[in-house]
Amino acid sequence: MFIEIDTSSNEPIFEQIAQQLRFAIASGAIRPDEMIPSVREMSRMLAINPNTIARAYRVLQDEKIVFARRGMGLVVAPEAREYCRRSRKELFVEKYRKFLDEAIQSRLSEEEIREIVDSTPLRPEDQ
Amino acid sequence: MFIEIDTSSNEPIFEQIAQQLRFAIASGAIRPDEMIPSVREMSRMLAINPNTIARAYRVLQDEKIVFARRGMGLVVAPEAREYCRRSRKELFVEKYRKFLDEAIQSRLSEEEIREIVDSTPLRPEDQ
Amino acid sequence: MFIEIDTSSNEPIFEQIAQQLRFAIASGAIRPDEMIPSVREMSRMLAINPNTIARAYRVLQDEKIVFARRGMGLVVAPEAREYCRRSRKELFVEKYRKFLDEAIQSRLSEEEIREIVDSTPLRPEDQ
Amino acid sequence: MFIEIDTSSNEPIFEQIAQQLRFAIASGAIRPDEMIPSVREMSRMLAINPNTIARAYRVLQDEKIVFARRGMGLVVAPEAREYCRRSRKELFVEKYRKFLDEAIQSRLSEEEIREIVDSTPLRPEDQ
DNA sequence: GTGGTCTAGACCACC
DNA sequence: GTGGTCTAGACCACG
Repeated sequence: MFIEIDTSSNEPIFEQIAQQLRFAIASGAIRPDEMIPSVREMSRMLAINPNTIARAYRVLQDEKIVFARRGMGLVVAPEAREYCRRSRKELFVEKYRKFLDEAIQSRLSEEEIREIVDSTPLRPEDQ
Repeated sequence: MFIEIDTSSNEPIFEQIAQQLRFAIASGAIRPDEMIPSVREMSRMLAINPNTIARAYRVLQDEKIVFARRGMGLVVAPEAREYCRRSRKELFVEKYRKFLDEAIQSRLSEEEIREIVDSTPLRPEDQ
Repeated sequence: MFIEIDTSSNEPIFEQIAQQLRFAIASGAIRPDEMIPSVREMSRMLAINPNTIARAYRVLQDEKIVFARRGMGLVVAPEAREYCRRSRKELFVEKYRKFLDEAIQSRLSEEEIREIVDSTPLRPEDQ
Repeated sequence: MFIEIDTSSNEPIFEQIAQQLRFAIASGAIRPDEMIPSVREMSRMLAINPNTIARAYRVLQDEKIVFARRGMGLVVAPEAREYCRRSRKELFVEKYRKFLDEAIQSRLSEEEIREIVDSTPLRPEDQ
């Protein structure tokens, strides 16, 4: 599976799992109507307690990204891809907005902020 | 005082206080050799538990941004302004780097990321 | 067949099937001495696991609504229609009683409850 | 406390707790800006595992009925009362609608349904 | 003291 | 096999 957990991150494990599944759906790696790995399977794959997996899945169910088919497992909702794409976009717009707001609130000048943004390459290894 | 606390933010209160003091020093609003308000005073002003203020001050002391002058209270260190300016810059470089890394890890394309950055104005109200 | 299953409802599938058969008998759509579809047939028609169909049928057998006739399959019992009519009535009396009890327990006033009941038309599209 | 748990109900305990708190807020028994009992306190009062209480509280936080003040506890949101009143009303409108739909779908005649509704007193002990 | 996360293990109904 | 709930107990950061 394409999910990687950083157990020492501040980000809760259940949230990392939910987020990566959202991204996987947004990018088409998991498609609508497909099932996601069962709680127990995912638990084995990631070596994470099943309760934690279940909690991640509950979050996705609450967002209606995924729904339960009784006794069968969890299925990606038909509209989930569009929803995940949109919310991913919004998430990063919001993150960038927050970054700017904090920079302004820290009394960095506009020039200094522009310089930071302009001099940082998209990919870290680039110069 | 120019400090504003959001008691229901995820950012710890002591960290909000320390950060805003660092920024105030970086921008020159508080200058080297000036005193910062006493724990009690700050506690009253912000309506925040004195322990929390004390913890914020401890953090700043550990960073040698402020130091105790006997019988006087806490004073901003001579080199603090430069230090705060530099670390503020580094902080935001790092924040921006993290933003980009997360966007890439979410499988957003480079074009999409560029679009977000380019279409967001520095100041929220501008378009 | 006139049975419709919602595989992602909270109502167990076997219970949905049993209930709809009871109602079909109560209303005369299936009459005493008639056979109900075999497990396999029903399983194919509804695209539901045969075990689940079998369980629904077991429930109906336990209630003596239907009984096995050797080599023939399951047959609706002679007294089943009356029984289903009566229990259907009781079921809905009980459901309505439960609705009222919950509304009272939620501290809705009697006026508010009356208003809900009075302003809701029997058929959804009516106003 | 005015909360009562039926541990043998099908309704999950955490949902019973969340629901009764919503109702308590809707009816004004708990007011905006007040704190709700701490997880540990509620756990002691109801003799329910703290995790279960925490889950109930998490549900309410997700609905923004209640929010955390760091290190302090959970506070009822300012708009919560109106929100709870409205959603309580909607909940019971919907429950009644569902009752009617099921009754119709069971092929009860309109007369039979009306009779059930008309002959059932609001309070059980009344005749 | 507060809430939050995580693990471990039990038990349930359903398919 | 599936998900869901609950208990118990540990650990953490925050105030």
